[in-house]
Formats: sequence, structure tokens, C-alpha cells
Amino acid sequence: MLSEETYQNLIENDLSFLNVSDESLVNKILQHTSIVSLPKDTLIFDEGSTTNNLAIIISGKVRVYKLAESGREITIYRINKGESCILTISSILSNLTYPARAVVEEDVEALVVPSDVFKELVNKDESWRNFTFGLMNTRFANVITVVEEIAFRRMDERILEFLFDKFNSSGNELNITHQEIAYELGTYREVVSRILKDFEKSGMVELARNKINILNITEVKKKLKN
Amino acid sequence: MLSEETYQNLIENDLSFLNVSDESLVNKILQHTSIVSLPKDTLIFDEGSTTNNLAIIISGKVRVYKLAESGREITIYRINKGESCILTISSILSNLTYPARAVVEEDVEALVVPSDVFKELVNKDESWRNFTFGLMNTRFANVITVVEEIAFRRMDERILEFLFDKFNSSGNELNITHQEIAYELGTYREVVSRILKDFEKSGMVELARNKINILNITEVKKKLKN
DNA sequence: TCTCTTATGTAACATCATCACTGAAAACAT
DNA sequence: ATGTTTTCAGTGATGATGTTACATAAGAGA
Repeated sequence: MLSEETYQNLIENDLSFLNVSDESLVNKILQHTSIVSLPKDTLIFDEGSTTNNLAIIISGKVRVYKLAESGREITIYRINKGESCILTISSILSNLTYPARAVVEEDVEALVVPSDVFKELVNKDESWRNFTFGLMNTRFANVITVVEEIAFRRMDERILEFLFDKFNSSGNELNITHQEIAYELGTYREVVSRILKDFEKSGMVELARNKINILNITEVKKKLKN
Repeated sequence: MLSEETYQNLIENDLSFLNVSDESLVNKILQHTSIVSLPKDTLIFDEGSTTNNLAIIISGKVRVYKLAESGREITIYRINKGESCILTISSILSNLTYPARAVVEEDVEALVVPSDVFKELVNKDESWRNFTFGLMNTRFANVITVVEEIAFRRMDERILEFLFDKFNSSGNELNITHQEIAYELGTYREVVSRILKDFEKSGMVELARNKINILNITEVKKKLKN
């Protein structure tokens, strides 16, 4: 159950596709959806599983990744505010099992839509369809980019790019462990440590436990241009 | 323009989703679609481009791959009979540019649907929607599998698996060059040559110019189980 | 038979994967 | 405040793969 007020708030707050024109669909949404809170580290779905609900993220962040037997991981993409999990959509629309794993990275509030309601909305409402197609298309492009990265680019470049992106979103002192970077990029912690050490030796960064300081951002940019 | 007869043939011949119920949509299809032949090596689309037509494959095969500056390539997936290119669909539905390249691998006959007609069909007809979603979902799962393969698996295993798949579809003497295998898997020809030579030394295969003979298929299977 | 083109072999070195440790920093317990 | 445990980082060693650079061999065509 969703209150009329919450519904309106969501529509104004980055979930504009919720705004369907058909009155009976609005009622379906109000009656059959609800809001849940999922704390950090909650396993949203695992490889091989299926589901009966679609979660649309209102706040927080989810990481979708592949896990190898060796213990290595690689991040495939993240689900942010206003998005939902296309793998769940795959599962609902095509009866496929998840090919990856999703875990809450930052505490999540989500709107939960039962799969049959979602199916009906996608079939009857154009804005839901556009939302769904748009999400699938951008994700697809994302994953192809991941393929390109791991197939063709060197690890030092990839680490540098990762640092640079983080730098842009959270200032030049990053609080992150080498292991986290390794999980992000699909490599081993040792590899990350070694490469970061090289960066430190060349004066680009400064390292401490749980911390990476970017000392020379223009140098980083220059290296990425090549 | 499509003849009524051709249209019926296509419906019976693996393109059942063409069978729409609405009469005006049938007319749209008949009037606005056509059949084209595309010989081997035709570039269907390239990175960064967009399109106004969707091709649905009636016969033949298309390879979709990423190309690196170094000259390396990696196959992302193939488009077979009854399928169409989801990247084209992305481009049409979400105005995205292609993140990869597609080339005809075996002579293709395809049904060409203008993008506005396709949009209308997806919006109005459920079987087209299901076709579209189904294709996107399986492709997405494919690409995630590719990520897993290149991120975590060893090259000798991947080559072995490739040989095994080819073996299943075309007998135990394969006519293929090392370069082609390298393009498939995203590595260098030299790496493929080296690993194949090792396989030959261990008695699993026999190598000749343009030819790989699998001598011991049970051994290959066994290695793949591990 | 000679030449050109294409496919393969292989050495050498760089990078990354993988295993096996060591030591340092922070968190926790007493 | 000190000792203990846990978590994080440093680093050597070795194998697999990426990358450059040639050499050789097989087939195609003149």
C-alpha cells in the first residue's frame, strides 16, 4: 500500500515515469506497491535466483557484480536513485535467472512492485515502457564498455581512471582500500597495491591506510589522455 | 514493399512475432518493410553511428564485436536467424549510438523495418514487445557471460571451450586460423598459436595450416570439467 | 619455378595473476 | 595503557598472457 501523498512525492522526486495517465493503473500502483528500507550489505539477489518483485531505488546505491571462485570480483554496474535492476526486469519479463549478484552499497529505500503489476504497467503504459527500454539500453552500453575495458586496457590506466572518477565525485582524498579497488576492476589486491606504489614513487599520489591522496591531478589527466 | 505471400512465409519461418493481430499494423508491415541481401563482410554498423532502420535476420549470420586500437578484437555476440540487432533497437528506442561494430559473417537476407514503424509496432503489439524484450534480455545475459570469461578464466580453457563448441557444430576437423580464434576471444594470434602448440604437444589436437584436428575429444571434455 | 601473400612458430621482455609470506595500523579486550 | 586480534598494505617469486619483433612455411598466382 502506498499513500497518495507518497506517490505524488515520488513522481516529483526523480520517478516521473510513475505518473501514469490511466486511473485504474494508478490504483494498481497505490494498492500493490510499497516502500522498503534495505541496509548496507543486504543481498538483493544472487546468481541463479529469480524473483517476484521489482525494486525501484528511491535513495541509496546498489552494486551489481560477478564473483569468481578465486574470490575475485568485478563490478558490472551500479543502480542509483530513480533506476531499477534490469536483471530483475529480465527475470520477470523473460523468466531468466540472474547471471550476477546485487548487494546494497549505501542504505537503500526502494519502491517494490510485484512482477505481475510491473508486467501490466509495461504493457499498458508508454512511460513505463520508455523507462524500461531506456534503462536496458544504457545498461547494455555500460556492460559493453566493461568488456572493452577488461579486454583491452591496462590495469594501471584502469586504476588511474577509477581514481580520477572518484576524485571528481568526492574530492582529492579518497577513503578506500586497495581490496575495494580490486573488487571494482576484477583483479587482485596485490596488483592494485603494486601499481599504486608505482604511482606513489612517481609522485602522483600519496598512500596511507584506507586513504589515497591525489597529489597531481593534472598529471593523472595527462596520463589518461594517452 | 512486401508481398502477402512473403509475409506469410516469414511468419511460418521463425519470425512468428511478425504475426500481428491488428489489421492496420499488418498493412504498415506490408507497405513499409522490405527484404535486402547483404554479402559477407558488409559493415552493418560501426561504433558511434546511428540508424533509421532495423534489420531482422532471415538467414545468415552477423558478428558483433569490439575493436581495439591495438588491432585486437573481441566478439560480443552473434545475430542469427529470427533475431535482430539489439544495439540497433537501442539506437532507435533511446537515441544511443552504437557502442560496437557489426559485420556480416555469412551472407545475410534480412527484413528491413524503418525505425518509426518499429517503434509503433513495439508500442502497439504485444508479440513485438515480447520479441524485443526477450532478445534484449538474452543478449544482456550473453554479454555478462563474456565479462565473466575475460575477467576470470584462463586463455587455454577459453580456447578449449571454443574448439569444443565448434567441434559440436561442425565435426572434429575445424577450418579456422589462429587469428580468427584470437579475434573471437580478444587476444593476440601469438597467444593462440602458443597455447594450441601446447595442446598439440600433449596430443590433444593436430595442427596444420588453416586446420585444427581434435584428436582426443574426451580429454578435451575432461579438461573443461575442471 | 619464382614471387607474393597469408599463416604459423618462436624468442624476448613487460604486465598481470597467483601464492606465500611479512609487517604496520587500527580496533578491541583486559 | 598494554597486549591481542583483525584488517590493510608491502613485497618476492613464479607462471600466464600481452606485446614486439622476426623467421619460416604453405599455398596462390604469375
